[in-house]
Amino acid sequence: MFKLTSPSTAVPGESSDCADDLPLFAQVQQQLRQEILEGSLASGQKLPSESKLQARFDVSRITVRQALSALQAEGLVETFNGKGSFVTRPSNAPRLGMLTGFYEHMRARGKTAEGRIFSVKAIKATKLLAHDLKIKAGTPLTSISTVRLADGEPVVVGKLVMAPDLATTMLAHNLETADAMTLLETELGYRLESTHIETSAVLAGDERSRMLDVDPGMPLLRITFVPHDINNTPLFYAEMYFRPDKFTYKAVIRR
Amino acid sequence: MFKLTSPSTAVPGESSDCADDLPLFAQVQQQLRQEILEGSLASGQKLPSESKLQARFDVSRITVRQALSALQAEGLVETFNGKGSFVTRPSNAPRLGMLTGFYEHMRARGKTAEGRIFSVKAIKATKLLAHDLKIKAGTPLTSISTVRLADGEPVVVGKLVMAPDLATTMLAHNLETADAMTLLETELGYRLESTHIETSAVLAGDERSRMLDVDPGMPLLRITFVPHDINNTPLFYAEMYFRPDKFTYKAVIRR
DNA sequence: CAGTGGTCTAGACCACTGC
DNA sequence: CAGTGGTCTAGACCACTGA
Repeated sequence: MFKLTSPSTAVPGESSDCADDLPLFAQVQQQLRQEILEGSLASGQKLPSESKLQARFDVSRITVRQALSALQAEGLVETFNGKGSFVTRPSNAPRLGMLTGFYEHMRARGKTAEGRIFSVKAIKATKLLAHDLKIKAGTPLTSISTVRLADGEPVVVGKLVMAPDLATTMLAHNLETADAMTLLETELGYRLESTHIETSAVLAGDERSRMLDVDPGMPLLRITFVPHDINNTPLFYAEMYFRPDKFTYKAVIRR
Repeated sequence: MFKLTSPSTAVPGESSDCADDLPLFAQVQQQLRQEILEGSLASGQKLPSESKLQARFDVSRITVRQALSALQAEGLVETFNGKGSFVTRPSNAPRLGMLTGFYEHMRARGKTAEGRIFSVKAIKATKLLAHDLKIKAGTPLTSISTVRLADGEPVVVGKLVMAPDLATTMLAHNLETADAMTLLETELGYRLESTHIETSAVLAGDERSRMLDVDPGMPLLRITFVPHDINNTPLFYAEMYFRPDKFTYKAVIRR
């Protein structure tokens, strides 16, 4: 993986091992990204210095920097002058789009926030769920129904639908005191790339009005979330109904 | 604006004219950005080639490329191999966050879409408006009330509030057949950097139920938009009420 | 102080575009 | 073919960090 100054003796990216046709910096980037996502480079850990990387990949420093800068654009690393480059902690990664989750939202307003799980069911993917989660209809899934309370009052009801093994993992953590998305990022090490959101408005109706302790004729804000990881794989489907008098959803959308 | 190879004879960014303490590439970037936003470089126009820019600013090619790449990250230019760099047409700039507006949404579904303006009023900024638009309370504003129809049925009612001169400009264009945000980008040449969104749910009530031809007890999706330009200046405040049976709002949010 | 990233230069070859 | 951007190199000085 080197290149001579004399005219065309070696083409870029031919050498001992990895001989892709990718540009050099992209190969470096790919290798580092893989190590980060696999976990060989853990969250918060310092990357080797640019000169180390230069030696390791046998490329110029500019090429190393190009790779690092691409990784920075991806949100996988952040660099500090005089200190080094570090693997971003997913939870610290800039939330470009959305407000933080329900719990942070409420706590930021000085309210107590708690969640309760009142049912966990095994279901099979409907056509709609199959489409949103990019799986086959009929695939076994787990559906978790929750209520969330602020200052003791119910504010949100909804359900989370996901693969059974992910459900097991999440239930083993503190799903009652943390957002599903926050949990994914902080505890489980997932890296969210994007979230698909759909909003609408519905009447509370009988069942939800009981759970939220409101009049059946009250309008509720309905939002579905489908977070996708860095490989664009949908992680779960969430369908939430908010009391609009207690919660409004805010977001900043770029460009 | 040059630098010698011999040890420390000139510091970066000292020379005839613009002697900021900014890095060189940032100065080039700033200068080009200003020309784009001012309009001396029009939308879609080809930028000078890298070698021309190199000569013009008397910097190395890498520095020029660094500036261009920063502008690309800002969404102001796009470059094509073998062709050159071009000022992006705002309407072609990638919509990272949001779905396209109401009209495109409806037309993509094969429905006719039209808008009607039924009142234009001069008002003064309330405290809330003043906060959202970053102006002083009491500042004169113009409020435009609209209805939008899909296949002849009313689907959205709402109002747009903005500075009187912007309102005059927008009313001179085809506000009845295009979204305010699309209009800003395509016709007026504004560059949107981000949009603040807030969603909630409300009952239609008497006035809105008449305008939308629905039952007063129907829930409506309420969304407010405040688009900000590249200098983070709020451009207008929009408050829209959607019939949820005719329209759901979708967005993809990054990271 | 040594180590690290931030910026900059001159010069080179390549791939793509369009004449 | 000439022009343009895409990639790469070696070498240099600077500012910041932390022992």
